[in-house]
This record gives sequence, C-alpha cells and structure tokens, in this order.
Amino acid sequence: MNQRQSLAEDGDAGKAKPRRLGKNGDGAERHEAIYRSISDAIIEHRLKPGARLREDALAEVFGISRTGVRKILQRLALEQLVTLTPRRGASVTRPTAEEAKDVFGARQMVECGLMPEIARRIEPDDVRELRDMARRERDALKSGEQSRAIKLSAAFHERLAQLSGNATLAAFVGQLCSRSSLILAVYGSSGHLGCESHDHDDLIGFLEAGDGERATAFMGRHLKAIEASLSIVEEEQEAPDLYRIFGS
Amino acid sequence: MNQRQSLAEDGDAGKAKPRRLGKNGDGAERHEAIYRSISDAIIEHRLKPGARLREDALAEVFGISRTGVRKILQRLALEQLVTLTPRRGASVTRPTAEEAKDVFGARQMVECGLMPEIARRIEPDDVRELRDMARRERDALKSGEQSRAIKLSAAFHERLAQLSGNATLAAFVGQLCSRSSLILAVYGSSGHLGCESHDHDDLIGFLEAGDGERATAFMGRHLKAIEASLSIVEEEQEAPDLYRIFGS
DNA sequence: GCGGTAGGAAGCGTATACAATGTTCGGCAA
DNA sequence: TTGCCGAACATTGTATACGCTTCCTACCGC
Repeated sequence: MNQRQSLAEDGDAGKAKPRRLGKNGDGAERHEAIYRSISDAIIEHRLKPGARLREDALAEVFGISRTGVRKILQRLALEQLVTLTPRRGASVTRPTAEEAKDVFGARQMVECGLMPEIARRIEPDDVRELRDMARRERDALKSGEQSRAIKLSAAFHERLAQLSGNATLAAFVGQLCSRSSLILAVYGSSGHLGCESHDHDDLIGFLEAGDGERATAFMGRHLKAIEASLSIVEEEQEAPDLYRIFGS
Repeated sequence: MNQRQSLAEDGDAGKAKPRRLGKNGDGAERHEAIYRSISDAIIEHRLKPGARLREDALAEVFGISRTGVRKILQRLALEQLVTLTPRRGASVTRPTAEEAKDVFGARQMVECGLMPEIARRIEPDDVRELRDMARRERDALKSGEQSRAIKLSAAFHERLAQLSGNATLAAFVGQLCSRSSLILAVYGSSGHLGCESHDHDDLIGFLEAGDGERATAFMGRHLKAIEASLSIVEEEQEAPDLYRIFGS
C-alpha cells in the first residue's frame, strides 16, 4: 500500500535516523498527516479488519518514534477504528454484529434528523459541491476504484452533515461513516458497496428543492438499503459454543 | 478531593521515587481511575473552565510520569473536556456559545429520538434504578451539594440513554452530558442548575407507563428549559472587537 | 512419541532525558 | 522614566532506554 514514505525524501541509507526532527514547524501537521494516512488506509480497506498494527513498524514507516505512533493509535482507538488490546498491541477493529446494528441505528436517527435543517440551509454553492462529490464517487465506482468510492461515499455523508451547521453532530456522523466503512469490509457482500450510485444525486435533488420531508424519507430508505445489503452473520469469535457444535 | 495517593502508601520522604512501577497489575485500571478523577472534577466544577492543567503538577499529584498524564489529557481533549493548545499546554475547555447551541441541539435530537425505544424496553429493575438516581440527585440538591447534583444529573441522562440498547448512541449522549456540565459552568445562572428537581421523576413515570410519545415531548421540553435557563452572552474572546469598543 | 516446562525473543508500557518553544523579568538606551 | 531587547526560566514535544509480559520454541521427562 502506498502511504507516502517520508523516509524516501531523507535519502539516507535507512539506518541513519534523521536526527533532526523535522519537527520544528510542522510537528503537529505531520502527526495529523500520518493520522489521515492510517485512517484513510483503514477506511479504504487497504488495511483490513484484524490487521495488526505494530508500533515499531509504523514508527519506521513514517519516520517518527513510537511515542508519536502511540498517540495516533490512541486517537484511532477512541474513534473505534483500531482496537487496543492491553499487552498485545493495536489492530484494525473488527466490528461485531451488535456494533454494526448500533452504528446504523445511530446513522438512521442522526442523518435523517439532520435532513430538514440541511434542506433549509443549503446554498447553490453547496449543491454544486455535493454534485461534484457524487460525480467523482460515480466515476470511481465505474472505473473499478472501489477504495476511492468507499472513501468518497463516506466523505459525502460527512459533508452533508456539516451543512446542518451543527459541528458536534457533523463530527459524530463523520465517525459513524468511518465505522460504517469498517462494517462494510467485514459484512459487506463483495461487489456491492454501500451506496447505490444514483442515490446521492437523487438526495441532492430533494435538498435543492428544499423538500426536507422527502429528503428525510429518502435518507431513511438509503441507509436501510445499505444495512439490508449486509450479510450479518454473527460468526462465533470468542466462545465457539462447542456444546452447540458437538452437542451429544 | 480524594484520589488515592499512592505516594502516601510508599511512605518515603517524597523525593525517593517509589521504586517504580506499581505498574505490574493495575497499570490500566490506575489510568482509568485517574481519568475518572479528572473528568469528575471537571464535570463537578471543581476545576473551572479555563483552569490550566500542567502536566508536571498532575504527574506529581497522581504519582505517575508525564507520559501517562499526557495520554489521559489527550483522551479528555478528544472528548472536548480539555483544550490542548500546541505549545501552551492543557486547560479546561471553555465552551463557546456556538458549541453550547450545538450540544443542546444534538441532545434534543438524540435524547428525544431515543425515548420511544427506551419506553419499549424499560424493565421494572431499570425503573427502580432510575428512581433511586433521581432521589439521590434531589437529596444532593436539597443539601446544597451542587457538585454531586450536577454529576448525578448527567449520570441520569447517560443511564437513560444506555437503556435504549444502542451503546454507540449512549456513549455519545454521555459525552454530550459531560460537555453540558461545562456549559452550565460557563453560562448557567448560579443557583439554578440544569434539571428541575422533579422533572426526572415525571419522566420516569411516562417511561414506566410505556408512553414513548409523551416521554419524547417531555424530554424535549426538559432540554429546552435547561437551554433557556442559560444566559448565553457571547463574550468576546479571541478578537475583542476593539473597533466596536474603542471605535472613534 | 507426546506433553509439559523452561528459556529466549519480541513487543508493549512507563519513565526519563533532551531539545525546542513560549514567557517573563531585568538591563540598557533614549 | 519608559520602551525595547535579550537572556534565563518554565513548560511542552519528542526520542530513547529499560522493565515486564506474552508468545514461541526447543529440550527434557515420562
């Protein structure tokens, strides 16, 4: 996978640690970029649920120390994208069926609830931006770039939420969308990723017309459709229930 | 406040570091306890918005190193209870008027939306527990322990959300309640803290009767009432708008 | 031959040391 | 006396070192 290797730009023969920090101005931005890198890789399924994320390895790849890696990993853990097991390290979260249900339940409530306000506030510029995002998503889907399509779909839903003007709820929706990507990775049937290609365009139409009611109903169906497309079969993980399997 | 000082039990004369670690078994639990300690102090207004939280000081108070403190501080920052300013350190978040509006908007949507499901699922045991919490809150209020009352009120709302069975939304409500405590600290009129004393009991009544509709409406009024009791006057913070003040 | 235990290796948790930055106080000049 | 500049101090950011736990493997006993 292709997270940008900052090591390359150092041009030294690997072992010689850039002793200098590159920290001075850009420390925070650098961490943010690395966070985005990992987050994107997870959302785009380049890192699959269950994949182990060793601190040393990440530290070396990104050219920072484990301290910084841990900080980023903790943030990702709080957003439920990675799971931190006490003495075992980090791995990409494998959502349970229960979590999947909760996440889509939450999206149903929040995203639908946001529609009326969005329909009220939306501006022509916003419509243009959304249409552009929807178009790029369709293009990605058409050319087989599923990773890009997944990320763009999540970005669309998040941007939509931002238009409500409620930053707190928008951030929450953003998290829910990220987790949804993970859920799709585990329970999604291959070849059918979340959002139908024309759904988003239809939704924009309702919002542009200021028809919050119809937009709400449509979003509800949209999310229900995604959830219904999942094949949620709770695979036995911790306790394989041997009694049931080998029961006399 | 009463966080257990492990320094004390070492009984040495301060400077001699506890031969270190006490880490073995309880490392994680210890951090969790410290997190709770700080979190509670903020929610109960023992730490007021704007208060600086120096890493050294916290490290010494709790008998751990700055590393652990930073971890906890970052978690609190992600939950918006403390603000991390790049080279300036941590301080208790002072919510803006905008944030206050967003938080109550979010609560309105989520907590009201949860009511029907809660009314459907609630069990006699839950009712008993809620009534007990409401009673303790009233007692605290009556005996003037405002700190306890504030925390109990937030805990009540959070527990309520948990009864919906949706852990994701419950966690979100928990965060919103914590932030609400902060908002009360900044914008609340003294002597009138958030929830009216009998409101919670009335709400339990509706839920016990399985009347989700009435519970929803009541919760809506309840939250509106709290928000209305705030005196939100956007005090100029960053840019005091000197032109307006000293304008020729 | 199989199972159990011991020893080593690998990786995480914590503390500490060091570097960089922001702040404040004191001195010097106008 | 006042305003500006510089240096010391205080505090955070980052890296590294060390200890502990867990896992793997090999050896020994049965």
